Amino acid sequence: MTDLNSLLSPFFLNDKEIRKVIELLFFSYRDFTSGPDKILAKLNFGRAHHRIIYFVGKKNNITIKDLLLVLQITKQSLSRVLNQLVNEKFIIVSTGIDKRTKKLSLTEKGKKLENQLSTIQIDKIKRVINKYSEENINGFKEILYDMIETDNKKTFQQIND
Amino acid sequence: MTDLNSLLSPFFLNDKEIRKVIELLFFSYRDFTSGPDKILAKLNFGRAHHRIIYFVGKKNNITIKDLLLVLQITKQSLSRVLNQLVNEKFIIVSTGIDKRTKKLSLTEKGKKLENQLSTIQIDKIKRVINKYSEENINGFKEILYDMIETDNKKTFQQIND
DNA sequence: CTATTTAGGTCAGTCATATTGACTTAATTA
DNA sequence: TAATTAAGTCAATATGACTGACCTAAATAG
Repeated sequence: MTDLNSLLSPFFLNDKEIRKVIELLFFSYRDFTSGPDKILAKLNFGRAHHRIIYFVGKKNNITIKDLLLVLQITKQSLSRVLNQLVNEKFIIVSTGIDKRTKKLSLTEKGKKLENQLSTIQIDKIKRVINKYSEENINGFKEILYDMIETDNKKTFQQIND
Repeated sequence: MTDLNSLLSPFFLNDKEIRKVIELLFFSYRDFTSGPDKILAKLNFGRAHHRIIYFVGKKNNITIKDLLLVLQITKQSLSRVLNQLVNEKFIIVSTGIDKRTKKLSLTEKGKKLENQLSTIQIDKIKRVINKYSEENINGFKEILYDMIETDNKKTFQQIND
């Protein structure tokens, strides 16, 4: 199988090389989230809090329903974490025109934390990406985008409309 | 800040564009792990089991200590999951030359599962990567590598020596 | 205008993954 | 012989997720 594969595939498409990509994704993603994790831990928050803060920051006045679509967790899971963020005044809730809906947005305190967390990740990406050509950077983004499932590609487009 | 940033940075290094990279990493990594997750769930296993199986498969006869260095979890965390895999005969344990150490390796049953899980991820990467140039693929791998922290870069090199 | 659907919330129980801290045993090395 | 190392274990705790059942209020469809 490996022999056949190496006869048929160019070097960079060998199973052995593809496995390196699996590992690169694992190691890089872990290190990508470790920075914010440390700050969150001091506030007794976790990665779930970060994700909520990130996407509420991204889409001001997002509804619970839409937030759940992005996060792909159950409302019971969201509930506990979101309530903590509301109680501690990082997020403020208001009622939508459709009175069944709620709109979430960051308070000043929330924006400050969002900025603190995002800055770590933004700076890291900038530092790395700086060394590469526009061609390489675009390739990087396109490959990541292609790895997203169809339905979630739509979600990605929606939050970036 | 945003205005200043867009004056100083080329388009692809704008904060707004960098934020897309954050989201691409989040969405792509989630979808990358969801395939194996479904198979693991049927066996009452989780992602932690997958990681152990993957790295034991990668480094035959790896010791507990080295496995902990790769996974970066506590031995108490490893213990529960690894014992399940040993009890259900996916992994076999033997004693090292240094009799304090243990060597872990996959059984035939373990190899079969490893292959099943990895194939999903390998095929996904191949399917995506096929459309890109060798230049783009190498750029993709290099950017991911650069996102790994120094110490973990060493770990990555070690498991690929 | 009633019936249905939708948005959101809540209670209860469970599971997986991880942590810290304290302690033990056996083997190796200084 | 003393110190270090590899591995294991007990206990308590936190976080993030799940399923299932049920409720309320508002909007919409027939």
